[in-house]
Amino acid sequence: MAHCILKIALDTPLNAVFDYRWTCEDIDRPQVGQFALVSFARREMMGLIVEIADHSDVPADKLKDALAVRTQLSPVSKQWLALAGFAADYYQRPLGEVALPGVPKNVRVPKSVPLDNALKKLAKLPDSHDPTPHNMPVLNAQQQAAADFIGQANGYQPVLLYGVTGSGKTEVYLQACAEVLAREADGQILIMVPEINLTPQLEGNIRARFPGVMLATLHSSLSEGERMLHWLAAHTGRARIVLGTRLAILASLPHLKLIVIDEEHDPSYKQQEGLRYSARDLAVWRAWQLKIPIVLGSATPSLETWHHAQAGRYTLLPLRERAVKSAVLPQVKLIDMERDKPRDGLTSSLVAALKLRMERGEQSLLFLNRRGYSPVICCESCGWVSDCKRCTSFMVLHKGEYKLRCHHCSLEMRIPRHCPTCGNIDLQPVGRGTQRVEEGLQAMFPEARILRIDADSTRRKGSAQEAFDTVHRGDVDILIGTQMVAKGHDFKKLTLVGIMNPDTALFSQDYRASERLFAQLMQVAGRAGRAGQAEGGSAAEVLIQTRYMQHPLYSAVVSHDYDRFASSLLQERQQAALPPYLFQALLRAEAPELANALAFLAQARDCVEHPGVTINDPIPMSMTRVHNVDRAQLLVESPSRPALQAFLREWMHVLRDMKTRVKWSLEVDPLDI
DNA sequence: AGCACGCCGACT
DNA sequence: GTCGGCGTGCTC
Repeated sequence: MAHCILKIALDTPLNAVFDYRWTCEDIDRPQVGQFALVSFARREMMGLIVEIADHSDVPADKLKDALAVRTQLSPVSKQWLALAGFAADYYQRPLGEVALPGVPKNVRVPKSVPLDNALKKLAKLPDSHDPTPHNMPVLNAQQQAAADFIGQANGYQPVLLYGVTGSGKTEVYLQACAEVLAREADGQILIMVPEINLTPQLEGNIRARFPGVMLATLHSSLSEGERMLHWLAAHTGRARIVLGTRLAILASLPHLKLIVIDEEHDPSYKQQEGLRYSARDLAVWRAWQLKIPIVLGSATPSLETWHHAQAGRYTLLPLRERAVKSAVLPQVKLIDMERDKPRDGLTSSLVAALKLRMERGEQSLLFLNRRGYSPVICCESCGWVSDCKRCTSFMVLHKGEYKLRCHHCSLEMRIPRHCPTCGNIDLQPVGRGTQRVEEGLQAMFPEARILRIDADSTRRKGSAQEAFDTVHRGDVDILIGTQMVAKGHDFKKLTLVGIMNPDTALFSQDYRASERLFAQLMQVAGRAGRAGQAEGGSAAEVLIQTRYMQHPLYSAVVSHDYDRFASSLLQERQQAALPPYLFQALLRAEAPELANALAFLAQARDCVEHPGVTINDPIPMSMTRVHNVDRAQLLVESPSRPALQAFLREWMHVLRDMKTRVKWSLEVDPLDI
């Protein structure tokens, strides 16, 4: 018996791979890319073999034997390891922290029984390999040309599929999928969506279109058993189509031939904790690495993607014809809140429009991106406001539960009967959330069936689906909702969308706010009347309440002109030297005392040379305190991505060795600054 | 990150 | 006399 050294990546913050001894015949050595169980710091962990060597530099008395190798699983591919390696390097995280968390928990447990059982179960599933699409609709010329371009693309080919809601992007994806499935004997396709729960119909559409191939879904609300089975289906190549959320970008897909990213501009492709990766960016890298086409679909592309398309790095395929002939674009109108003063948050024009829909038996949607009753309450005699004791924020009034709640740390308290500082019993709600609008509407329209959909009204599992079903059945006259209602669902009987208070985003500190607002307005506008006039309904109308009638963002929304708006935003970004013309990274620090966090950042700023890179001053985050912890940040910028990357590599090296009690983390390409 | 070791305050 | 606070150090 000979022995070899397995170099193993483990899910630990330590930036290293670890050596273990393994004894076996030379012919049945484990393979790079297989999983191995090891004892690490007195506990058992599953690791990934990233290299096999004949000897180790680690002193022999420290070396341990690996406990087991999962030989029943084929290794992940070299390309997959390279993807994990790239992500680890780019986002400055240990390889194990990138490679292992996506692997199902039941693959990572010490016992191999769950894995063996799942493999057996997968083997028993019926084997069908018929990629023939069923019920393929006839596409219009533009759709067909786009689908053919993607389906027949050779090598790395990034495509921006640009078309408004109703232009038939989904059909283009499915047609392109059909072409790839037919051409590539065991080719796999990855389709990514922002949130799978909000697009249940897409999964159904894919299954109905391709009944002869296996589809696996990957998203965070799978049970452990499902996650295991679906992950294995992808890893073994059995699943020909994988439909998933951002975490699916790290799935093992040995025969990947096409990637589709629907709604590519959606912020949920960015992970906002832990390894803060952009699934969209990693997908583009993965397509480049594998030399395969990738489709980025959107009605309102991110400026990054738009910029690439303008520069010719991505092929722009616009869908300008309406796929459903009867579906007309909704008519967007602005309501001047300076002239038509709102009562209970609603202008008389909006109220009249609601009334008209009630009379016609049609549905209306009111969009307000703020849940709760009112965002704050205050005392009119002494000026007391309901701020959170643990955060730099207000406690939100939730009237139904008779509580004040902080939306950042979840602290709750009963609504005070009188002012805590002066005793005044007249505490006033300030501002308006969905609950308050619901209350006002019910008083205004006592007969109306009003339904509120937000994170509070749908906390129970399955209740969101129930609520949406109620709307689809037509048992609701007025729907009021937060951004939860903006995505995915087509409401056939809905002919009015009212946007209550979009102006706050116009003058935000965040330079991405207007880009996001535009996308959100287009998206929520798209909820209305997609079946359109052919069914005897009236044209859908979108009413936006604003105090800034002249704002170019609103003129662009009214004329459905994203092209011009995006181009002018890009010009501003270029002049102001902002992304995508500049690359950024953010060092965050948190500590019980703000001064400590700031001091750490100041030290970090001065500890290395930084040619070609600008390091700004440490500043407290705009919401400084959350849950009794103060947070500050340091922004690092460079017009050159390689220069920034080189700097970060060296910087992190120094920072990791720096002794500090401050908790810190790095984010590359941050979205919120 | 865990997890253990280790040395000082309030309880049965 | 012990339980347990979290400071410090280590993980092939």
